[in-house]
Formats: sequence, structure tokens, C-alpha cells
Amino acid sequence: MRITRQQAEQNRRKVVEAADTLFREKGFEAVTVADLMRAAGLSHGGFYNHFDSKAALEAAVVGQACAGAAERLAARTQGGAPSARRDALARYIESYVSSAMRDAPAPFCAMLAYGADIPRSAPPTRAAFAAGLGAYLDRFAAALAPEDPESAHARAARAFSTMIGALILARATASADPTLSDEILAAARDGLDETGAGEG
Amino acid sequence: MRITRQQAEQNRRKVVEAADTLFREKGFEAVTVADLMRAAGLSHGGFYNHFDSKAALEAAVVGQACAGAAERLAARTQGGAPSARRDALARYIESYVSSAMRDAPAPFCAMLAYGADIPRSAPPTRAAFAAGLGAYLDRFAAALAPEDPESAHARAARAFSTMIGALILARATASADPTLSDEILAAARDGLDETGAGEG
DNA sequence: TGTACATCAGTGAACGCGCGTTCACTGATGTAC
DNA sequence: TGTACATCAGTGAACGCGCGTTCACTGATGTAC
Repeated sequence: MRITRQQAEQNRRKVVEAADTLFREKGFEAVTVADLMRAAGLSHGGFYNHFDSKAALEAAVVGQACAGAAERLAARTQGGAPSARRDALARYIESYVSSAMRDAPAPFCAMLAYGADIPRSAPPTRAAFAAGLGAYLDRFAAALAPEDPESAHARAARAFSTMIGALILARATASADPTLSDEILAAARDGLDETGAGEG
Repeated sequence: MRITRQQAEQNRRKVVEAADTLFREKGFEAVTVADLMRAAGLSHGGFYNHFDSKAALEAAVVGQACAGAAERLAARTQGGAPSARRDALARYIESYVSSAMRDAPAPFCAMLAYGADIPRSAPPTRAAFAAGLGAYLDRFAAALAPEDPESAHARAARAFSTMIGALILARATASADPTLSDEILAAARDGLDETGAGEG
């Protein structure tokens, strides 16, 4: 049952998408090839028609997910006056450092979902992550203060560090100490208001 | 070959210590029971004389490691005048947000090493983490501003979020984009100087 | 445009390996008297 | 304090399962003429 080239390409995309969802939720190692092929609606053995190995899939998933994060941030913060872009960034940050983000089984942010595992993954995966994060911070800085790109880039790196760290700590404590978890989220949000991203 | 009760207790501690080192470096799932027993200098099968399961060991390791982190922070920042404690905290932060910490295969900070995996682990492990983090932030806040514990706790949570996030991003980009990695570290350090922890 | 054949994405069973866990056994320690 | 026996932390081989990967096979698609 050979299939259209476009069909095959779409199947490959379905595999990557299913893997992305499962990897974010359970981590690379806890998801089996059989799991993710089932989630993609395909049979187990067909995986190797698309990827050389599970590690190769990881690189593809991280690459696409991180590039996607940068693109979505760009889409949300582009156009309009500088002040409108700062407001859009402030809304983005608010939706990021939120209980909704904390309580989601799979974070919408690829850097949050994959960041901690990257040092242990293969060089192509690490390269894809670094490229995605670089593009993301460029966009972040551009929305923060287009007139002062140099200092904005450092402020973007700092603000995003706070966002990532707060979500990791808030997620880790959500079930065992919800009060502490809420406090971490609130403290980070307050600090981020002062980075200069909107509202004041 | 029965062994002294103290010998057995010491062997248990060796297992926990070896597991802590390996887990920090490779993650829970990538370390096998055989690996960690070998690292502890014992035979594979004896593991179950000390723990019911690998998951039970994880809880023990995270519990001890996080409690230890809070204690070490306390030891470094206790005693002396408030200004001396703030300086000690500033030195601690500097050693934390550093290239040495980034480049170490296993972070000395348990919250950094384990934080991202905690949401996926068992309830006792999550509880141990939350308790350790709570104690840690209390100590952090006490060193920051003993005279104003309420706002200091929020500032401690925010500062520690920045520290954790910066290290995760710096570690993830260290090999593929060292310039970006250094920038993240530097940006976080600059921001932390302004939290009020010493130096100014 | 039709025909003949090579290609290749699919299927699902099988392979081999390594994992967490169990087991029978050992013999010095700990305990009861 | 000595003696007799139960306990239990060790050992290392074995178990069963599930993993990533391979394989023989299928048949519609894509291509050459």
C-alpha cells in the first residue's frame, strides 16, 4: 500500500506533532516509539521510514518546537507602535507566568518543556534549541525596546530566565504546596512588570 | 555474610549518595539500579534490602538533597550583622550564576538538578522537594532582609526563579552557542545585583 | 496517453538486549537464655 | 560470660517484560519508454 508523497510527508508531520505533545508531557525517555506512532495513527514499525532513530526524532521535534515558539512570539508582538508591542509582550508574559500555564500537563512553551533535558541530548538537538532560543530572545528584545536593542537583549534574557525559573518551581510545588507555588508565580509576575514590558 | 547494623546503615547512605550524584548528572531514568549499586560498591541485587523500589530511592534522594541545599545555604549565610549576611548571600548568588556552575556535569544545587523532573515524579518525591524549597527560600529571605520578612520572601522567590532559569538556559546553550550562554549568565547576574543582595 | 516495472511508505511480527525485580543461598551479627 | 539459634544484609544468577530496531512482505504510486 504505497502512499502519495504528500500523504507520506503529512504522516511524518503527524509523527513529529504527536511526539512533541507526548515528549512535553512525559519527557523523552518515558515515551516509547510504539506510543508515539499509535498517537500518530500509524503502526509501530513504520517509524523508521521517517527517522533513523528515536534520537533523530528528538532533534526534529525540538527544532520545530523551538522555531515555532519564536514565530508565535513574533506573531503576537509584531506591528504597531512600540508601546503597542510592549503591551502585547506584557500580555504574553502574563499568560506565561500564570496558573493556567503551571497547571497544563504540557507547557505551550518549548523552551520550558525541553530546556532542562537539552544538556543531556545529542548535539543536533542542542543546536536546534540554541537557534530557537536565540531567535526567541531577539523577538522578545525587539518587542521590549526596539530603540535600544543592546540593553533590551540583556533585559530579555533576564526576564525570560525569571519566567522559565518561576514556572519550573511553580510546577514542581503545585501539588504539594499550592500556596508556595502561587507565591512564586506572583513574585515573578511582580518583578516582570518592572522590566519595562508595558503596564508599569 | 551478615553485617553490622551501622555498616548496613552506612551502605544505605552510600547508595543514596551515589544515586544523587548519578541522578543529577544523567537524570532518573537514565541511571539503572545496577549502575548506582556499582557506584556504591555493592552488588546489584542488594538494592532491595534498602529500598522497596527505584521510585522509593528517588524520593529519598530528592528529600535528602533538597534538605541539604537549604542547610548549606543556611550555613553560608548565618550569623553576623545583617549586612554581612547580605554580602554572604551575594557571594552565594555569584557562585551560583557562574560559568563554573554551568559547566559542572552535576549541579551542586538540588533544586536546579531535579526541579524540572519533579512534576512527573511520585507524590512523596514532590512533597520532599516542596519542603526543601520552602526551607531554602526561608533562608534566602532571612539573609536578604531579616527586618522585612514578608517582602523579602517574595524577592527571594523571584531572585531564585531568575537563578534557576538562567542556569537552565545557560546550560542548554553552552555547547551550541557559548556567546548566548554567557550573555544569559551575565544578564541574570546584573539583575540579581539589584535585588538588594549586597554589593549594589 | 498506455503499459511495465521499480520504488517505497506502509504493516505487524520478530529479535535481542537491558531493565527492574525476585530468588535461593551464605554466614556473621544480634539475641535469648 | 557462653552457647544455640534466628535474623538479615549481603551475593549473583535468573526471570519476565518492554524497549528500540529490524525484517519480510504488500500493493498503490511514481517513472521510463
